[in-house]
Parts: sequence; structure tokens; C-alpha cells
Amino acid sequence: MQDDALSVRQNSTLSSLLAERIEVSILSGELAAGERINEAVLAKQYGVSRGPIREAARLLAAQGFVEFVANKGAFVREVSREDLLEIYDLRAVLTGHACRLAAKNKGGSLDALKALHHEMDAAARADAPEEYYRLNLAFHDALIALADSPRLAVMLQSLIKEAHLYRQVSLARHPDMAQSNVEHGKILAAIEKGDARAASREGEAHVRAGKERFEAAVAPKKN
Amino acid sequence: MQDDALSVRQNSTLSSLLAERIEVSILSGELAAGERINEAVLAKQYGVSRGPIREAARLLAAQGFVEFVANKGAFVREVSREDLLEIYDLRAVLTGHACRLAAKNKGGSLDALKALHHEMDAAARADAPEEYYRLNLAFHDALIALADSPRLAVMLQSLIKEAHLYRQVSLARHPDMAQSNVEHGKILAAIEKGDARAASREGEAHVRAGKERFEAAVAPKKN
DNA sequence: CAATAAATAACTGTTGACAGTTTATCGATG
DNA sequence: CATCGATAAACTGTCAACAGTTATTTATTG
Repeated sequence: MQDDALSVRQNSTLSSLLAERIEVSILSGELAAGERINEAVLAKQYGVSRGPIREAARLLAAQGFVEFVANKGAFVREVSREDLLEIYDLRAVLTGHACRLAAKNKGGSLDALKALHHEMDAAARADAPEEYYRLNLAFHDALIALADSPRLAVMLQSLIKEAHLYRQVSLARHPDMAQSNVEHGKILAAIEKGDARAASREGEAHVRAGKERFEAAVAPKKN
Repeated sequence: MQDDALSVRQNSTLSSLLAERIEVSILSGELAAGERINEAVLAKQYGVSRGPIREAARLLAAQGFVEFVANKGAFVREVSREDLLEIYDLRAVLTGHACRLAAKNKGGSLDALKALHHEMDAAARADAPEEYYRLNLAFHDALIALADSPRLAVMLQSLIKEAHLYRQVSLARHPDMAQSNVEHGKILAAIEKGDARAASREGEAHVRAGKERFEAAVAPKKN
């Protein structure tokens, strides 16, 4: 353990910190899809022994980032177009459920969501997709928090993370911002009214629309 | 590694085998909820060193069976009544989705499901709740397989497994068998017709009904 | 020169030992 | 006798070395 930043571990464990680091390497493409996770190399790189690396790999496997093959090691998961479509479907259903719960949950405040919605409007007008993308993630996070269902949160976060493994990420990340944010508005309105059924419908529709936007971007209709 | 049965490992890895063993110990109550997983004890018990036990524990943590606390170890997860209700809700939504996919999936055969439905009918008539319970699990497994969505399968299996951690298991396992199987029949009919919307509705309703049967059993209405 | 088999290197799986932290025990003290 | 603090035991976290498996390279042969 010679890396300074790594040695600052508060309540977190070493292997979970390593898992986060490796996750970043995977998402940044530093560790390419299909590539094997070389325990010795990573151990040297992070100045630790192979044990914690192995545990971190198991953690990443649980989150769907890598896949274990007996006696061959851990390999960075490849997410195909079909995988991504499956993920969209599951996200749609679960996001719908999250919105239903959010509508029923009187306790939570909608202020954060409204603010994000507003900011996204500005980002859409300014044609700033990077910014819009960042805010969009935050919006969905806030929505999930409002649903107040820990298992649902884990599932949705896991799906969102896994979607990031799709190689041609850019294709999936430049939606019609204006339209997307109109949908956000519908979700917000339904939640505010406490209309669980409408919230569920709009939440699910929003993700399905995202899926269709992605499909259109990847395989544009020719006619 | 002195345990014979354990040494017979085919394509599976040692830690995953250990995870299965420990899982059985947890579900059987041998390892009680809240109890710490003592690595040294388990290592001795299974005749392996602590490394594989630790990896197995991480695997179980991923599946939601245990929880890690830094420097204290892995603890068997406690599933409260509220947790179980949350699990029911998620299962309802995901089962609905599974049924929708099953209805759309023309490829799969419904024979296995129909056979199980029939057998459950017999079990219900014979008032054999243990048998019914076993068949019910198989029915839901077959349904999940028909949906042909690997991530959905993992999520649902994980929820079903986690539900087994609920202490007063008996309360959750003795539904109104006849009524439950009528609902299975509705699901089957909708899938056979290829009516995705109805299949989804019936699948979701079936699990929600199970939730209500559980709630009634745990906190019976007094009037 | 291509194909195959033996030898070698690289890597994962597993182990036992050591370090650091938490929990339990026991004695001192008010 | 209860409480607090020091001491010891138990346990998790980490490491380096060994064993077994897979992949690669090199030699051999038709």
C-alpha cells in the first residue's frame, strides 16, 4: 500500500475502494470489454497484494461489470446491443414502479427534482448534451431516492451502471433533449398530483421512449 | 480440502460451491439471522482455508444473504416484515414483466407450465401445502425461463431467495392454494393467447394477491 | 513449410502466517 | 458492588509463497 490517496480509507474497506478504482478504469475504457483482469498487474499498480484485488473483482462481478471463468479469471463484461435493449426494458418497468412509489410517498420534497428539471431545460436550450446527460443522471437518482425502496434503488443503479458498458456509448447518450425533458415534466406533474397510476405510466413511457431514441440512432430507418 | 463431496467440483469454482453450502446453512436457520459468519470456524468445518470462505461470503453478499461490516465481518441478513413487503412489490412488477415477455415469446413451449399447473391443482385438492409450495417455485422458475431475459431472471431469483430469509417463513408459505392456482390459470391463458397486456396484469396481480394473503396471515383483520 | 507435440512461461486458485482491530475478560478503584 | 481501564483473546484484513491450470513458445516431424 504505497499509494497515498488509497491509504485514506475511512469506513470503507480496501477492496471496495479498489473496486471503485477498477470500475472507473473499465468505464473509461482503460480496461477494454472482453479483456482479462490481470490480478498481479493490478496488484502492483495499486501497491497491494492479490487478495484485495480478487475480492474487488468479486464485488465487480456482483455489480455485473466483470464475469468470472474458472481458472481463467475475471473478464470485463461486454454489453451488446441486445443486452442494452433488455436493460432498457427492465429500467422502464422499474422506473415506472419508482415513479408510482414516489407519487405515493407524501414525505419527500420535489424541490430538487424541479430544480434539475429547470436546469435541464436550460441545458437543452443551450444545446449542451454533456451537461444535459449529467443532470439527467442526477434527476433519475433523485427520483429513485424519492421512491424510498432500497432494493429498487440497487437494481436501478445497477442497470444504469451496466448500460455504461455499452461500447458506442455516444449513441445512447444524445437523445432529443427537449422531448426528453417534456417527459420529465409529465412525470413530475403526476408525482406532484399524487397520481400514482399516471406517474408509473409516464415513468415507464419515458424510458421506453429513450430506448426507441437509441434504436433510431443505432439503426436509422431507411425509407 | 478433505471433504469428499466438496472436492468433486466440475466447472464450478470452490468458492461458489462453498457459497451454496453456506446458503443452505442460512436458509435452514443453522446460521441464524444477525449472526456473524466466523471465517475460521467455517474454514475448519469445510476443510478449506479462509480465502475461499471469504470469497464465498462476498458472493453471498452480492446475493443479499449477508452484509459486510468493515473489520467486523459478514453478518447474516435480517429480513423484516417491511423488507418482505418491499420484495413482494418488486416481485409483482417484475413478474408482470416476465409474463408480458412470455406472452410475446412465441418460441417457448407451455407444456411444462401446464403440467405444473395441473399438479398444483392436485396438491391443492389433497391439501398438501409443502408439495404445493415446491411446485409453485417450479412454476415461477418455468415462467422466468419462458421470459428469456437473463437479467430479469437474476433479479427475480434473487428476490425469491431473499424472501426465504424472512424468519416466520411458515406465514408466507401457506397461501389459499386453490385461489392461488386459479391465478396461475389466468396467467397461463393470457400467455397462451399471446395477450401480453393481460399476461402482465395477471402476473402482477398474482404476486400482489400473494402479498395481501401474507399481510392477512401476519396481521389478521379484527372486526 | 505446416502441423503437431513437448517444454516453458504466465496466471489463477489456495494456503498458512502475520498485522491490525474489535470484543471479551479481569482486576483495580471509588 | 458497580464502573472504568488495562490486558488478553478472538477475529478480520492483508500478504507472500506454493500448487495447479491454462496459454504460449519452441522443437520436431512429415
